[in-house]
Amino acid sequence: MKTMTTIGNSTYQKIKHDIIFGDLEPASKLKLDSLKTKYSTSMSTLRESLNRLASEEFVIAEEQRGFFVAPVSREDLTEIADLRVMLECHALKLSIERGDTDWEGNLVAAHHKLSLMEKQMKLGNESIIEDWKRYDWEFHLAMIAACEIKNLLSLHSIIYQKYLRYQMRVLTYRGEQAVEEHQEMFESAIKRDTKVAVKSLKEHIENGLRHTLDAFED
Amino acid sequence: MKTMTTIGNSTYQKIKHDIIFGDLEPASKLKLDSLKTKYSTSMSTLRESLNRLASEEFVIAEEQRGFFVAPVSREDLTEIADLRVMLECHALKLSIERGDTDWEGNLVAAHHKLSLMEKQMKLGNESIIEDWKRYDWEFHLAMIAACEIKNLLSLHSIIYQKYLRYQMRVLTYRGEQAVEEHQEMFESAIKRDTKVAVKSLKEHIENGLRHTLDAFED
DNA sequence: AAATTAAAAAATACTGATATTTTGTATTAT
DNA sequence: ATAATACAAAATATCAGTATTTTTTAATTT
Repeated sequence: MKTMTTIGNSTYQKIKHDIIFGDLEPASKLKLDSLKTKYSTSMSTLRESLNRLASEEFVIAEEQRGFFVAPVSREDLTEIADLRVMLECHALKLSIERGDTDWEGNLVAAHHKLSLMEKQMKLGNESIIEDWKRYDWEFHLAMIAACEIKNLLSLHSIIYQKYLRYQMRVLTYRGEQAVEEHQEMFESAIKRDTKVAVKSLKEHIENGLRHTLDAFED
Repeated sequence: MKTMTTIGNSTYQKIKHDIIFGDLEPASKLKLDSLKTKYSTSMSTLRESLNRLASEEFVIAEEQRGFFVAPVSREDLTEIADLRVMLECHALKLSIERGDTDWEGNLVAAHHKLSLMEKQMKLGNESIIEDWKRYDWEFHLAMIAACEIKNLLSLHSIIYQKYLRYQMRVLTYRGEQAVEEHQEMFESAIKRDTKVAVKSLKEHIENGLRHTLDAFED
C-alpha cells in the first residue's frame, strides 16, 4: 500500500537532503528547537536523526554545544574526490570483471536515462537539476553495482553524496565534456575493457574536481 | 580537569567496545529495555547511541523491529580486509612521503611500545590482549598519521575496528611472523622506502586475513 | 497442517520536566 | 579602554512516563 517509513528515518533523509542541496548552510548551527519545528518532530526523534548524520559526518556534533552542518573547504573537497576515485575505481574494476547479463541490462538502461537528462540540460532546462543528478548517481551506481562488495558500496555511497554537495554548490553544468566521458566509460564497460573504463572514470572525477574547485569560493 | 564526556557518548563507546570484544554476540537482538538497564541510560540516550552505531554498521537497525548486533561472516571479513588493504596502503604511501620529524618520533615510540607488548604475548601473558591490540592499533595509526587526509583516516578507523572484531573472535596469536612483519614495515617506513613498506603492509593484512579465516567458524 | 484471530511484548514517537553547560550581557576592577 | 568577574538567558543532555503502532506469540478455528 504505502512505502511508509518511520518519522525518524524520513527526518534523517530530509535533513541530509537539505544539507546536500544547500538549504542548510555549511557550518551553520543546527538549533534543536528550530529544527524540531521545521521538520515537525519531537526532540528525541530529531536527535536520533542528527546522531546518524553526525556519524556520517554530514553534521558535526560538539559535545554540550550541539550540532552543526559540516563545513566545506577546498581541502575537504579534494579529499572527497580522491577517496571517490579510489573507491569507485576499485569497485568498477571488480564490477566489470564480475558483471553478468542483468548488470549489462541495467547499465544500458541507466546510461540511456542519463543521456536523455543530459540532452535536457544541454537545452538549458535548469529545472531538472535534481533529476539529472539522480540519474547521474544511478548511472555511476549501475556501473559498479556488480562488484559485490557491500562494505565498499556503502562507503562509496556516503562519499558520493558528500561529493554531490560540493557539485550542488557550484551548480554549473560542465556540459559536453562530461557527456563524452560518460559515453566513453559506458562503452568501455560494456566492452569489458577494464583498463580504459577505469582510466576514464578517474579522469572523469578529476576533471569534475578541477571544475568544481575552480568555481568554489571559500 | 576530567576528560568528562556525555552519557550518550560513553554509552556509544561501551556498546561499540562490547560488540568488538564479543561481549555482545553477532546477530543477537539488542533489546532496548535490557540495554537500558545494562548500560544504565534512558531510552532516548540509548537510542541515540544505537543510531550512531547503526550508521557505522556495527549494529543493524530494522525499522519497527529494533536493533541487532551486526552479523559476522567469512565474506564480510574478506571484504573488510580488502578495504583495509586499500585504505591503509593508500594512507601509508602518502604518510611516508609527507611524514616529518614528529611523525618519525611518534612512530618510533609506537613501534617500541608494540614490541614490548609482543614480547609479553610471546611469553604467554594472555591477560594483556586488549592492551596489545591497543598498541597494535596505535602503531598502525602512527604509520599512516602523516597522510593528512582526515576523511581517509576516519573511514580507515571504522574499517580497522570492524577487522579487529574478527581478530578478537579467533583470539589466536599469530606470533613471530606478525612481529617480523611489523618490524619490516617499521624499518622500511623509517627508511622512506614506500614500495617495500606498502608491500609489507599488504602482505601483513593478507596474512592476518588468512590466519583469521582459518580459525573462523561460521 | 494451515489460516485466522486475540493477547502480549516491544519498538516508535512524543511530552514535559530538570540538571548542566554554554553563551551573552552587564558590572566591576585594573 | 581592557580585562576579569558575575549573573541571566539560552541551549543541550538526560530522564521518566505515556500513547500509538507493529511485531511476535499463543490460542483457536477451519
